[in-house]
Amino acid sequence: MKALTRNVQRQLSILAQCSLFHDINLDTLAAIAQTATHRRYASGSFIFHQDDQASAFYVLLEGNVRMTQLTPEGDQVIVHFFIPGQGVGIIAALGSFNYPLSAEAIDDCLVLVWNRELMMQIMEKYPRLAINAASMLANRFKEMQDRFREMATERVERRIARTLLRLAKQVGKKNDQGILINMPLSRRDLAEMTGTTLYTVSRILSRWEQNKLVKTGRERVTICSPHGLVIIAEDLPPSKT
Amino acid sequence: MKALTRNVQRQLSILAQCSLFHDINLDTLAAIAQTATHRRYASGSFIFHQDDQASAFYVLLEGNVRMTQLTPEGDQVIVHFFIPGQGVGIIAALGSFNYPLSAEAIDDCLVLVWNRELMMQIMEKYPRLAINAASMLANRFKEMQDRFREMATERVERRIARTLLRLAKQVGKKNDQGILINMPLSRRDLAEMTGTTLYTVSRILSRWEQNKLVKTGRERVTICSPHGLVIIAEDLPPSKT
DNA sequence: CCTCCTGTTTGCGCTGGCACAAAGACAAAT
DNA sequence: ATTTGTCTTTGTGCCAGCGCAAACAGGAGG
Repeated sequence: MKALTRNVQRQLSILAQCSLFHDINLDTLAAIAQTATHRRYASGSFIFHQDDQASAFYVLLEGNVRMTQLTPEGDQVIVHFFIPGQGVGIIAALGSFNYPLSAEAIDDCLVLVWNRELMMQIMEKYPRLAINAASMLANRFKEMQDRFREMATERVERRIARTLLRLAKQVGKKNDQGILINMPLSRRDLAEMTGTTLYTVSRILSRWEQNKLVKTGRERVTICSPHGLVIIAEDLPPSKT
Repeated sequence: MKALTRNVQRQLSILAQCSLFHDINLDTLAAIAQTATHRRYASGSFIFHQDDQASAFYVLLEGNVRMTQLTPEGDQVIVHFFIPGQGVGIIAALGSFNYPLSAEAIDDCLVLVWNRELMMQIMEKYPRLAINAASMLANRFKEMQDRFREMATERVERRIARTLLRLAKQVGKKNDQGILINMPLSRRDLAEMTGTTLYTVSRILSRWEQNKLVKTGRERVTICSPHGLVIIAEDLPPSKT
């Protein structure tokens, strides 16, 4: 029983950090959390599939989730990575359309789940929550817009550099080599994130490896010179060192 | 006085159709509307500029607004067109960051303006409004995501076809020639919407004009064969007619 | 009427990045 | 140890679309 309580406390502290629950007092938060159910997803399993009806509202507590979208032609695009504390599927739930993409657990994940209607009622009761949801959405919207602009105006190499830097910020882990991007990340994944082909990604990473900017392995990337990548990402003149 | 009242009534009816105020009863709506101020913008003037602090919340009553974003390198991207009834700048206001883009009146426009803090208070009082804002945002997010995927996977010709069809749905006006896109729309505008160059747009439109799919003039496009464009946009096999 | 300004067309050369193919490398399974 | 499957690298050919330049067109304003 003690252990359970400690667990609950830990979860509450994660939730409190989650921007969805920003400025919501702990008692209210605990009440809201009690209305949710827990669910675990094994690595590789899907939380929901593209075109499913959006009927639930998820908050990720542990693990990483990848959002992918499949086009009618069969091309896949990776739209977003989630880390703990973020809300998954809230856009479709709020917009009340079917999920436009699939959410896949790339680690073992623990999530909190609310039924969609239930969450709507909670929001009516605690407007702060709705405002927070809107402002989370606004932030993700801005990020999406930036990526759109990148895609429209920048060449592949810069987009890959930017993507790696973004990932490093999210899930980077320092070690003696540099910053390891701490998740399985194949050339194909990178290609699907940046709108290019795995061939081009492979070539560019090889070139970077020769220039000592990165170290790569099977589904692993370590950034050795973040500064060098920033120079590419921002298209600065190469320094003379 | 009578005239004014009629005006107010007309505005209320526009607001009532606006999805931000969906499911809000008329009395409440009138109360909310009273807290706003009106403002007019002449064609070509800016409602706000990129990097301004987001301090207001706009709803467009009349006219069209174009959102543009300027990259550090000086490339311009057109992100969105607004038509009456839509909320302008609400994303930055909700996310409480500076406007990431500029909003330009391309006609003479009439807008309602709320101060940001005021709107936050109103939302605390009428949670339905916050939920609506979130769900509007969700819808625009989905649209942005679709455009992102297009940009990542589709070639220029399809993107232009899609963009024209989208515009036709928003501001299309039937006439004897076909569907006129009823706003000034240069080749450069189309290029900045689809992430290509005005040269490529010009070439593709010329080809389409030869094939009787469209009629073009200076800053004008009329779609003569929507079906033909759909075939290009969806990459269907060309019909044998 | 001419002039200026902005938008449009078109030719031409060039190249970034795609497509396909083939082979090597590593991990897990048997 | 071998197989099998996935991930990665690399070579080659090729073309969609870019960049530039030059000419043309139509509207606004003198």
